[in-house]
Amino acid sequence: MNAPAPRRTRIQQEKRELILEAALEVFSTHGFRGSTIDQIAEAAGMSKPNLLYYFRRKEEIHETLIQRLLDTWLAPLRELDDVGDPLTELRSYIRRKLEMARDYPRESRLFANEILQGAPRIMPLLEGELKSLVEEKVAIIKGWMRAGKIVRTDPRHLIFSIWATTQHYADFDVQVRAVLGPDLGGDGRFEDAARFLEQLFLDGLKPKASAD
Amino acid sequence: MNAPAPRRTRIQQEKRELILEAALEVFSTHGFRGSTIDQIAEAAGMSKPNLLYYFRRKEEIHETLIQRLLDTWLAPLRELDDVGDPLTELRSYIRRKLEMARDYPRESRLFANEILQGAPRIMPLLEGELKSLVEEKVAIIKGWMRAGKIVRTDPRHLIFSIWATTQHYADFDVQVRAVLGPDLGGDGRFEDAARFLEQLFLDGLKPKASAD
DNA sequence: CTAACGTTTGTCCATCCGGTCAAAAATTTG
DNA sequence: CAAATTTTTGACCGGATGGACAAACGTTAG
Repeated sequence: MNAPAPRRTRIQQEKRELILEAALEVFSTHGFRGSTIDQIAEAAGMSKPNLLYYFRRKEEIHETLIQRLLDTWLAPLRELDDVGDPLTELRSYIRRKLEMARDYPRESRLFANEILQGAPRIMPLLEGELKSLVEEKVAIIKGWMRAGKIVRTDPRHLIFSIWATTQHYADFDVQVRAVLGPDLGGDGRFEDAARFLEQLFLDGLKPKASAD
Repeated sequence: MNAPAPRRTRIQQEKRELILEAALEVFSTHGFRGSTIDQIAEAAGMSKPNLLYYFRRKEEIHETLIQRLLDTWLAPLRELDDVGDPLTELRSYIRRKLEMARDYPRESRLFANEILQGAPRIMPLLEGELKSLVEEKVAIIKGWMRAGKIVRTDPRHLIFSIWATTQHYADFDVQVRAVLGPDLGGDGRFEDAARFLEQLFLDGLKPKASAD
């Protein structure tokens, strides 16, 4: 499917990496159109023509970035399987997704930017790879429901809600920090979020009629 | 705080409205920098200089749009009060937010774009008006928890999770529809989402030890 | 009708931006 | 070292874009 990776010198490897790192920073905060090659070049500490020596077009950088992103992005969902206890399994999925939001917020925002604008570059992937991956996991979740291990509900919207709540802490980070303020908005906010989400997804808000 | 609204002729009112409508469409899908005045002008059915007669700068359109947005955007949260039953109150808040995602997806995306890019234009508002509104509602929610009406949990993250899950259906609509496919991705998806979210927030995923 | 005022448009400009190119500088190879 | 190859840069180009402006057009009031 893909053309064979062209041979590259050591310098090319390193510089391309440097550029991608810089581009991730820039693209994730300004979007594709909002970012300029000059910005990226400056962030990577090189001149524009020099950057264009390593990537011939602005789009080429973006595409490379998106392609890489998707592999790591879907890894947590791929790992979801039905070997362990369903609730434990879901809990770790939520935790892994939240860790990704904490550790790779730029990737999350890059992805969010892409989707927000109608996913012009990755639509086929959403309808193909992503959809079938989701269907695969939906089957697992349905199994858990049939076995009475988790409540019967809509498995697809369950997945959406996990995506939404976890990615929120990357994509809307500014808002989260603004609302939490300096006291609560520090590094501890991800642990608070993890505790909350675990409780929400496991028990919901309704108080137990009989104490646990 | 604001300058008095300048007097405007009937034509000015109408044309400005037309421009804002067109600009909402364009800005919400391409972001601020990704949108051109020409695009907006064409969508509004007028020439660029004509548009600039009504709004002197591109930013002026965007600011006006954002200002309006915020009023309607926060309305559902403002309405949250402790007159009724807490769970009912939360349920209608979720429902109202989901309806907004369904009926005003462009506003949601405009807001998301702004936050994603670091909220350069509305930071003060987030730290001021939004934060204090949230604090006010946090107090109410804490009251409910003390009264044992809802489970004890983090009220701020509870609010975040409602924002995240509902806005997801506007901001990530393309992805949602791609994953659901043509069968499930039709107009019914919002009702499915409403049902799911209600169940999630009320009962969570853990199956009841004793049947209801 | 006409003066005054509001609206619309064609034209133009300066800047930005993606991308090219040839030549210089650095590095590798023999 | 010297030739070959790779990397870097300054200068440049063409098109897009935000915005200015004056002239034309339309409308309304006297």
